[in-house]
Amino acid sequence: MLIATWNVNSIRTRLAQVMDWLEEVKPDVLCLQETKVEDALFPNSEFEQKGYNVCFHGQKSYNGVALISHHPIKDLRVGLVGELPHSLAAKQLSNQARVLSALINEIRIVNLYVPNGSAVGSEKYIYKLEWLNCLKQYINAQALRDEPLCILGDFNIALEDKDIHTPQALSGGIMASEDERSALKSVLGNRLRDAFRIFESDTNHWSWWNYRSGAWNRDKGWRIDHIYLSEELANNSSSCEIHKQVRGNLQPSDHVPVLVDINWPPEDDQDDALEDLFI
DNA sequence: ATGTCGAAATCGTTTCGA
Repeated sequence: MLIATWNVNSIRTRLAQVMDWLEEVKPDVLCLQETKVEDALFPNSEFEQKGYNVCFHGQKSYNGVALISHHPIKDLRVGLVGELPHSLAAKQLSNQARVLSALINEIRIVNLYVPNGSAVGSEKYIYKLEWLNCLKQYINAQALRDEPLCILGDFNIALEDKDIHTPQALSGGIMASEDERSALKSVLGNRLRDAFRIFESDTNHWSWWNYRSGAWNRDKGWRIDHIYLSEELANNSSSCEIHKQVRGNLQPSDHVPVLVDINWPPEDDQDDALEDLFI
């Protein structure tokens, strides 16, 4: 089962590129962030004509998340509300469209657009840390459901120095501060594994290149788009790839897709199902 | 040179967010 995440920086501007990529890669599930469109204007029919199910949660101009899936999308949950105690849900922060979760092929998929945070110490930075604290409680509540868990999206955090092109200059700044890193580690606990790091431990693998300063031409990137898997999914994953070439498109997003391949349901289960047929 | 994008309002240039 192929599951992908892609911050497209406007689904309407990027639609043709997304359709081309879907046609080429044929993922089972694609999670989008920064769709930047209110729900009434989401181009869902383009996807539906190609046989995909589509769910979206957006707002005008900013943020916005969507699920594109060949499998049925079940038990959709919008925002962090629904897993949080009411007081925290109310605090969960001015109705920004950043979270969409669903049960797809028996996997709980949580699609996230984590706040950017602007600058360390700013109002938006405080918001980011509070939001991550809400997310931690959401994930803790989710974990009690005992579903295989895949949490993915634009985290706007480089967990380690090797996830940044120039750590000596950037470590400690926005997306690489100790507070952000410990907040994300606290969300993950010891239950969730970074799918990319199961297969690759080296630096120089990026998922985002700033539009400014010729970052792409100089390959000055960050790895801030992640896929986290609970144990049974991690144990059955066979690859995790960053589709770097997409950043070379005309009018690209500043982010590229990240894709995990999971043997799911596991072979054992399939064998059991097969045996059942012949009993 | 925080050097570029994308969306929206202030509509054709500026602002905000990233």
